[in-house]
Amino acid sequence: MATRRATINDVASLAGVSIATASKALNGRQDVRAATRERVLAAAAELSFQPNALARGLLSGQTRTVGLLTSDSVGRFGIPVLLGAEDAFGAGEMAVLLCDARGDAIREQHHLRALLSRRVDGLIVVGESTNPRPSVSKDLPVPVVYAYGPSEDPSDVSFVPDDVGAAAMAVNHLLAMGRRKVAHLTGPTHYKAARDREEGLRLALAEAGLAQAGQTLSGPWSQRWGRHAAEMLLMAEPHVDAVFCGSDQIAAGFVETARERGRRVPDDIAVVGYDNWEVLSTETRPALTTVDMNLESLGRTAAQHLFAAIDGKATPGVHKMPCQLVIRDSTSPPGVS
Amino acid sequence: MATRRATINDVASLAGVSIATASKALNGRQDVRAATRERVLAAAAELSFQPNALARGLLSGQTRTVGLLTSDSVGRFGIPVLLGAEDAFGAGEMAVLLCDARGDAIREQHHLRALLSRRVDGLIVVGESTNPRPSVSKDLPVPVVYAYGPSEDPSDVSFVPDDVGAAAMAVNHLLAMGRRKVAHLTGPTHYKAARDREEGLRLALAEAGLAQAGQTLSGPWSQRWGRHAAEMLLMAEPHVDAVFCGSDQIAAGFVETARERGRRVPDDIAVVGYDNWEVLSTETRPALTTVDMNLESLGRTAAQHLFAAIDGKATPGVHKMPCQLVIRDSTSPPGVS
DNA sequence: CTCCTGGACTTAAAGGTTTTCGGAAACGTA
DNA sequence: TACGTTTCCGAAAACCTTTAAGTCCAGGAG
Repeated sequence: MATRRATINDVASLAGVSIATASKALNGRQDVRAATRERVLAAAAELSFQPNALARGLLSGQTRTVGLLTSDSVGRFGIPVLLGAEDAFGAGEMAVLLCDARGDAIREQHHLRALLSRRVDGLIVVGESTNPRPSVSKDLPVPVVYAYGPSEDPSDVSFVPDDVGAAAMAVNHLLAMGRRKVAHLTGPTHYKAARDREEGLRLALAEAGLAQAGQTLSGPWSQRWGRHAAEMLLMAEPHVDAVFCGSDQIAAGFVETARERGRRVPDDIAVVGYDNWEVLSTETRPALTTVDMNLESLGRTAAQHLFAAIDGKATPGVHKMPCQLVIRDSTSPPGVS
Repeated sequence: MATRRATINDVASLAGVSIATASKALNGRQDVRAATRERVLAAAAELSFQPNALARGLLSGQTRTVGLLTSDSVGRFGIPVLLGAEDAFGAGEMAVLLCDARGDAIREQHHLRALLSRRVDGLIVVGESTNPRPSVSKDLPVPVVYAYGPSEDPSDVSFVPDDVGAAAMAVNHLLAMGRRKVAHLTGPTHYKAARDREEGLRLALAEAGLAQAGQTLSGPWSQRWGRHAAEMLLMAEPHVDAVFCGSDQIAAGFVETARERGRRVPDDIAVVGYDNWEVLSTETRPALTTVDMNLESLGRTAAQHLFAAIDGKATPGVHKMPCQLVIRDSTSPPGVS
């Protein structure tokens, strides 16, 4: 713990060669006799030599490090994206510098400067919601990729879940199960996610030539709101046979209240949630059919794209990543799933 | 994006001074005339100069960067610890290199080497459970602090939640509410957390001269097990008036089944959970009284301790961090909370 | 006038690594 | 012997910043 770390100089002296030769031997380059290479490698092992990445980066201009800037990692959605990205980078021998701006713009600027000063090779910005956010990439000397929350600037590179397509897929599944009166409970309309999911519902119903059962009910993304909305919906539209919910929390609340009101799920009413938050979706009774946004995969893809952008060229624009419908008991008769 | 980044050399030329003077001006040191300093600062702003942290680190031997090594960040417990640590470091102008070993020992070694090669000033190791884990700090040239999951080596520095104390606090709360027949449902006994919490229960009951109601029931940390255990408990010990659960998931399952069996919570049976996982603890009906391990604060404390260890001296040993009892409706009569 | 002091600035070294280029030795050919 | 080629190795520059040491000059004291 106290001893100075070994440098390539120490290795070279111990092996009895120059530092140039030591470097070549350690990096597996030509122009070194096999016996000499062996001696150098032995010396390096003896001293447990670790090349100094700072010196290397200073010379090459590449740090093999990327910055991960999150606006609000407390949120449930940023974490899986972050893990996916970390996974992709780890596999590529890259290191990840994590910064959490906590939703504060000046803290974000501060972190940005710190990352640039550390000469990161690239940057991933993870949003807290799918609402577009101000671009950070004006005149930055490194490529930037946005994940989950896209940049407002369409010439930036962004990866977002395909909420519209996923919602349409969920509703089509309900229609395929023979349902015809589909209602919609969702979150606040100032969330683009809520608007997109409603849009997907609208498209799917229009294609099938059906009308929505009642009005879309918007409220907080909470189980409590799901229960409350259930009361309102069952009162206003007693004959509804399917409900598409904008989140698993809302769906869990709906299922609970529907059961208390004597409606059987899925026999009387089929329910689809959103997010596949497993503590809710697998523990409600019946377990929820729900949309999984594949966030970890989204993070991985964003990271891989950042690789590409660092090497050569990026493909700008907003890339919509496909989601996946996880079918459980809340839409299929028990025993079928 | 394409232009080479400005160095202090460029700043110096533009300001018409030597690089030494530029350096002194930028770092606010003495021996620079006010007018000269102003000229240098203007030049730096003009070129949007950012000092190269690599060169600085190479010279000073301090990178102002720490490694955060997590065994399994998918887990629910690592995340808050990580966030707390990131928070503390961010405030101190430190940067955090995030590595996720995904429970794989050789991947952990790999990350460890990468971090050392990047010359981190210190290391935080975040465990996936409170079970002691193999030490990583044998002959490491930097200080290491373990958070959540302690090191097996007692001469290392570890920060863990005080599960024994918290469990005793929870049980004392039940006793203070007049309960006398306290049962215990918890997770698998190969988790130290489960054993510690049972130990806390035992101590509190012994101090009050009471016997536990029935045997401790161990099973998975799941809501499903909570429901199943509830059936068993209510059959075996019909007169139980309080249940201390080893997790909120188990508590949520218990509450659900107890209500279906016609027991009122908290009137007939008071319930305490563990973890304060809000999606469960605030959404069960009634909302759960539960133990909050203050994980974010634990992470922050670990980070601050790492600071201290980097500067001067560390205080080795396992530090037990206090938890907090969050009192909600499941232990107090409705309307009181 | 000389000497000293201190302020303002510059020179040069150091930190660890990679890479380019040149040098030396060994060997084969004329 | 003279010369060209191959193989292996070393010297030195470069990356960017900080800092110790040195230079130069003006002004004050004697």
